Amino acid sequence: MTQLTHLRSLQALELAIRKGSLKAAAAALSITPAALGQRIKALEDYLGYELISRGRSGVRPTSEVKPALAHLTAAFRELETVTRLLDFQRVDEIHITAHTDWAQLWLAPRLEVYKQANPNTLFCVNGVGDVPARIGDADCDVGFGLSGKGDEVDMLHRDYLLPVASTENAARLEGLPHDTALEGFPLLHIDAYTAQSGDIGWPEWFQQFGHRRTGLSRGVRYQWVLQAMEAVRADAGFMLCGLSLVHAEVARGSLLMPFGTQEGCWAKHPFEARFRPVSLKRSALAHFRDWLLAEARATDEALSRTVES
Amino acid sequence: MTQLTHLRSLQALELAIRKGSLKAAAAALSITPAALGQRIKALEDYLGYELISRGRSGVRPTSEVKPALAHLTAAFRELETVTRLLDFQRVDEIHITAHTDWAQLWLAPRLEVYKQANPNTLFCVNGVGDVPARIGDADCDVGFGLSGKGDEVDMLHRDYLLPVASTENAARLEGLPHDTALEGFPLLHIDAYTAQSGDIGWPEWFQQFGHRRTGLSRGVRYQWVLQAMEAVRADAGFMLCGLSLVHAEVARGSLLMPFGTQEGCWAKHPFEARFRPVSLKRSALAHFRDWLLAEARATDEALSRTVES
DNA sequence: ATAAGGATAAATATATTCTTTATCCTTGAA
DNA sequence: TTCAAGGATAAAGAATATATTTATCCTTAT
Repeated sequence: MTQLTHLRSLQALELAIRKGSLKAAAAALSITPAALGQRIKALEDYLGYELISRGRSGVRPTSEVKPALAHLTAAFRELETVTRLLDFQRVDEIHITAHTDWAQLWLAPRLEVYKQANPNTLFCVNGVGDVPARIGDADCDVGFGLSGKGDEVDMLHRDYLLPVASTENAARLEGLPHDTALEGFPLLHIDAYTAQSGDIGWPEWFQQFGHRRTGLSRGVRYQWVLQAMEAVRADAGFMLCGLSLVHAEVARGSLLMPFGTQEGCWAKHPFEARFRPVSLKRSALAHFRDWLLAEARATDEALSRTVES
Repeated sequence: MTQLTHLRSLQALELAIRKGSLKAAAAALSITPAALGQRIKALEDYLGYELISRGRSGVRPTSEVKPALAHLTAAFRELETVTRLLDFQRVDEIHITAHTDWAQLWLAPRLEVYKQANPNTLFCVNGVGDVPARIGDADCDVGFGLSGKGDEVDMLHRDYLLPVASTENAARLEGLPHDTALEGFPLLHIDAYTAQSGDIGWPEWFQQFGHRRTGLSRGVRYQWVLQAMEAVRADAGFMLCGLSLVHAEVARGSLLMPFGTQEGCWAKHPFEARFRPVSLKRSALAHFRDWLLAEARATDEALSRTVES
């Protein structure tokens, strides 16, 4: 009835011998060399003899372990097969389906930071990313009005809709009469955005803030904010969109809010996230969710501050 | 670069499936069923799906684990081979060489209690016990005057030498003149005892306490106290020996101290234990040493109380 | 000489892992 | 149906184990 203990020590031992150095073995386990050394040492203390001889450049097995080495590596090869079959990798993957504009303009830049801090986590957002899409439901859906569909929904942030323009075009408004200022400038329309969110488009904006011009619904139509934004940058015209999506550009000064924050309005619905409960059991997911909610809260506060000022 | 984590969970899983119940698997690992359940649950939460279906009488693998099962059992079979080759069993063995009388009369009864509390620990005392003797040094030596031989020596307890007799023989001394009381009674000599400890024998005792009789060095000679003690019990005569070795008998009243504790003297040397430093790294050894020293201290105190009263 | 790479020690902080206790559920017997 | 037995689980606190950090030592290249 010999007890099979010190499994992690055996794993450390096998890796250290295979890699030839504690440092390399530690890296493979994403821990520090000191920790790995302690693991091996724990087993050595337990057994009362040395398992590896620490040398000039790395480590080598002592004569006592050599007879066991083949079995040791075989065991861990088998276990690696097990992890493949049990789909351990899946654990570090996060699959997201999200509102395209939000994903491209709000999530993407923040996700880069997150991935830097969590290099083991692999993402697949709307089918593209570090790993190929998987069949079945995503771990997380982001969009508008998900509440109806079921259970737990997390509120992210509410957007603020207002016109934005390039510095060039904004400057051209100088000195023009306020209510007809936009006469003659092209309006860029984003179909999907308002259709999905139920929010205002140019016609509603003109009506709400007492502006006038002809051909309110004329102008180029874009499917996604990102495309419209590039057009705006190229001085193609004025765009009406959520501030959170262009916040970075505005803060950087590469896009302007020609009518200030006065002439805009809060979005009808906030962005919402729905996480699959079963996915949330995975710590990587729970961790991501905590981060996402915190980022959204920060955005909410940043927007409020901007709009109030 | 899939991480091989949750090794203990995998071990628990394999055992649970092989044994068919959490309880049995837990017993095999000497932990509670609750703990084993937690191990498996941790992996289930990590992966996000169930690994075993808990049923009426025990557990069975879910369809997800079945493909991995063969590899899982193979892995742990290999690891068990490794433990055999690395001699994990040795860890729970304690090899002792000790002064025979002390081992038989002081250690043996106490060891029974220790083994009850630590059933995993196997002993080999002076070559006999739960496991066969091993080549090489013992983990622990007990005897007199080990200090000279080297490094760390633990003092156990100092003995108190005095005459003991059966109730029968003690009673026969009633009314006899004190200094010649033993005239005519057989004296039992224990050769090895005094030779090893350098302590007093009958001749020295007679001289020291002013007793007289003829044929001081005559009488039966025994190699070990245990043998002499049986003779004493059979009313064969008077024995001079360490109180710690017969303390239980005296306390129980089956042996008496016919001259009280006045006419005796402390042993020249205390019993000492020397543990191999390398062995002490093994927790079972360290635990045993703590216990041994505590027991010896208790004996020391018990002897002092008895002698003082 | 003097870095550079690697291993280790000590101390602290953090996590995991276990036990305990009580409850729930299923099964088989009265 | 009711009850008791066997097994699994939940919750909480206690006990361990495990990791990071920082500084130091040692060997080998430059």
